[in-house]
Amino acid sequence: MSAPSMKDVAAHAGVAVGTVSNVLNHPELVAESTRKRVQDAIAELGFVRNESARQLRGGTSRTLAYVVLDTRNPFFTDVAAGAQQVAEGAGLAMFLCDGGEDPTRQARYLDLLEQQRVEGILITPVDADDPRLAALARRGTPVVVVDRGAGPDRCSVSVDDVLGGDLAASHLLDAGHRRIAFVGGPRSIGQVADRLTGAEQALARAGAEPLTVLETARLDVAEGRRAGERLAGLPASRRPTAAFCANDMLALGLLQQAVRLGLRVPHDLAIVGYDDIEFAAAAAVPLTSVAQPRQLLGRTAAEMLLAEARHPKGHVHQQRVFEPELVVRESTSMRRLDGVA
Amino acid sequence: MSAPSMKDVAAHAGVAVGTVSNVLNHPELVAESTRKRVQDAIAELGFVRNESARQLRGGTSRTLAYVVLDTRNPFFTDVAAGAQQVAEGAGLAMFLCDGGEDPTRQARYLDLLEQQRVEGILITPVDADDPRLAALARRGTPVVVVDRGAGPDRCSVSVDDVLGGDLAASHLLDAGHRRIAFVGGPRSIGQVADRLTGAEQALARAGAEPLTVLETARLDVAEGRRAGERLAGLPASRRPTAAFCANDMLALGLLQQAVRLGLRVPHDLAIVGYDDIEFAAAAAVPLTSVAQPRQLLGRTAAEMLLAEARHPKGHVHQQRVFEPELVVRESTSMRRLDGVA
DNA sequence: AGCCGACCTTGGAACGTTTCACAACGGCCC
DNA sequence: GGGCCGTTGTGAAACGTTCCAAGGTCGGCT
Repeated sequence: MSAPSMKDVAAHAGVAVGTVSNVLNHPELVAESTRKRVQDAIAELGFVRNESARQLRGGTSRTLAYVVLDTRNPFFTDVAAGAQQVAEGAGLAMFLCDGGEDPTRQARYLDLLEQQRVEGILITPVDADDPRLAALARRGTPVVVVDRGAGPDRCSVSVDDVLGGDLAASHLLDAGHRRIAFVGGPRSIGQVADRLTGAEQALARAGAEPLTVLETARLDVAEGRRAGERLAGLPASRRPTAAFCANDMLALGLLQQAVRLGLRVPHDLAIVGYDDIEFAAAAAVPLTSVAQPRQLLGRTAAEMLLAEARHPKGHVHQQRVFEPELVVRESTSMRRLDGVA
Repeated sequence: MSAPSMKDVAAHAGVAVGTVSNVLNHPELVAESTRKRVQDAIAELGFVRNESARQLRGGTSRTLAYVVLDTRNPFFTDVAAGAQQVAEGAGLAMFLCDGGEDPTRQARYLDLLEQQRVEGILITPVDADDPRLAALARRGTPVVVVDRGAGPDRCSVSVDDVLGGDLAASHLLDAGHRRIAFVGGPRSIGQVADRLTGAEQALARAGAEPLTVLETARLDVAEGRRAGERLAGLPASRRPTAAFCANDMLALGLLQQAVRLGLRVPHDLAIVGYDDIEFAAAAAVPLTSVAQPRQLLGRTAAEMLLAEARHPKGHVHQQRVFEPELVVRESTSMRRLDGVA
């Protein structure tokens, strides 16, 4: 009735369970004929190893997980692809867990993963100061924070978001913009806060008027559209002439809605996004964006995680920080937008 | 040294292990004072339940997995979001596994998941006839095939891809196109084959000349760009005037490259995509696409999986098929493309 | 006083593996 | 014929839970 176990296989093949185990794990110790008999029994009964028992006894899971901020943001799936590549090379399976920008859900995943005794966890946290992260590390599950900097007691791989925000805002200032909006939120998400800080710092340096902040509830396309509506609703005299969005999802939504409501991009509204996801270049007006080395981010994070998992003693936590790069496209360039190339 | 177990907690609190277990699973059976003592011990030692042992004893994992064709295709993450919603409602965690359009990788995930004894598996298979799927079901792990139809011995939730292909091609024929290209591949992926079949059937019905098939190695943006290059390289006299792409990733790549190489869309080349991902509407030229009820697909699949997992006996496999819907946008509409609204 | 039930706690079996010390066997050499 | 060796196979312990039958204590009822 229930799934056959090694005991059943052993009985069926007329050997001891230990022998079945050997066939599976150390076939060279088993005589040809016996091995064959056991393998036939396995096939016949449809025996499938019970990983729980295995892990319970062996103590290792050959699995790692990446808890993502939001799987629907292509940026993260690109990072994940990089990480997966490394995991695969090391013979580990990687599970993706969608935190959905929800702290509760993310916390549930962390608890579950720790209970499952995964080899390690990659995470882009909603809240980088979640005490759970420290607790995990203390209790022995290696953790690497991805796309956020971390303190000295944790590994992290990130891109300088303050610099990114600065780059974006400086670019807009250079193009002559003075009334600039920031679209993004919630601020509790570290990336959002940093990018905003960077932009503010650039404006302050230039002595420009402060940012108009349009705070969003999430970082998705729908929220971007909503922001577009709000901007388009303002009288032209008070409307910002440029918007810097905390990510490309927002920027694409904003762009779409702004165009729909009659604003010309970049004439009436210049737009800078963040992440330079693949779709940014293919947008209605190709999007200027702050690019991050996505796959490299994932690969590096996974490598660091593996290093820590393999040699926990004497491991020294590293905080790698990469530099973002501004990619300028039509959404901010003042070339004429009618008369397509 | 190693992670503390219930035994350690019990010793520390001066009770039996059974009591610790009760505190965790049936707190109402334990006296207030004892409960407190045990909880303190748990906190002090940093005890974390070992899920493997738990599962070994209890036989259930409270976990399900969705093995996706490619996490970088937003279509699938949308489907996943729908499924996750249902799983969460049922108190199950869902892991996402990225098959990366690679049969080997997908097979590895399936093996692992079966060994982990997950409650059930949602899968968008690279190869719908993989004998592994039948084996899984036979051995007791419920499987629901997502975005592919399946035979009567399996549950599936899909959208009629032949119809979708037909819709797309008919739309192009109606607009007067006669030389039409199909961009997509590899054909071993069922969705690709079906959409092509649908298109061919529409052309045959109209007595039009057969499709020019540009076969791609993958279903991503880069391959779309490559196809754009090939199309743009053809002399105008022989170049198709419209292209139907097997998905939106290809379509967006194709669109981007075609425009870059000087083709006007839809004037010189009309484009229809498939999936109607969120980014399709925000594209350089908003993309006509065949929409599928993504979230509904995911929700339905998860519901069917749960139903089967809960009541395996007498379960009757269902094959739900939804209807796709054509969403017409500028990439095929013959309104002038210069003079933006 | 004796008994009962309510309430709480205990101890051990069972889950399916892996590992390891050891037994069985045959052959070979002295 | 005894000692040894190498090759195969065995059986039981251990991993950390959950579940359950049974035991203990206490207060109240007859």
